[in-house]
Amino acid sequence: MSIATTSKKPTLLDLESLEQAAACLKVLAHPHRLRIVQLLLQGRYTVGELAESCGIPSHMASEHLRLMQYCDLLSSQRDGRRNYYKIADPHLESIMDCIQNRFE
Amino acid sequence: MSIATTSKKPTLLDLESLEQAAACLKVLAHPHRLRIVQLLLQGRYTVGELAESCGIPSHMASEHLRLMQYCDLLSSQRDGRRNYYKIADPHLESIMDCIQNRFE
DNA sequence: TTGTAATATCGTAATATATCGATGTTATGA
DNA sequence: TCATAACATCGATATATTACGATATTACAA
Repeated sequence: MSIATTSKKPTLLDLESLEQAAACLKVLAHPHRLRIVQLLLQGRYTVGELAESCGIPSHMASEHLRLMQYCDLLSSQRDGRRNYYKIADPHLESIMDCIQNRFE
Repeated sequence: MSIATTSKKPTLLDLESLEQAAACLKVLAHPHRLRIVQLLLQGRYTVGELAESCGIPSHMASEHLRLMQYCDLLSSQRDGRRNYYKIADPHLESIMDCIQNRFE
């Protein structure tokens, strides 16, 4: 556990960290991707299942999932023809909690 | 206080709320804007002060501030020629906490 | 009233992102 | 082996975002 984890008022993040954070938030900042994250917080799903829940073609879900996997928010596990995605970054839950508190 | 505030596992947000959330996150998803939010969580600042802290021309800070004010993240109060900005949305603090935990 | 400081807006060019149809890949079942 | 299901990638187009210089607005001070 880092020192900062226990500090109440951490020093400002450096520019590089802010750029990382911004890139990550930019990936999250899409209604279908937010929906996907909400679903995956409840369990793992295949590309097709997520696509249907979002009402989008599966090749678009695949693209959304690729973006989120690329910045380590999600991970996937192939099982035959199916590819199951799940949350990879444990911080996603608290971030989504904040977002839900703000917008519900 | 809404019912959902006390619920541990709220129902999924509807698409419209997700679109609002996405729009808001998109505004946050910029390194200079994140820096501005971090600074404003410590107190109010003028456009010029924020611009200098970010190392950007003041007319660009002005534009960033406009975007964040437009989606009710910030508010401003004019004092003579100076325009002081401050945090308007109390949820910003917890959201920034999450982000800092993730990226520090 | 004139000049200047502080902030805001505008036009535009460069870059990034979103979406879509078409095509490619891999695994399974007939 | 062959057809198909599930998923991924590609190429192109439309749209959005970013950053910048130039210009405008507002308030103050000389």
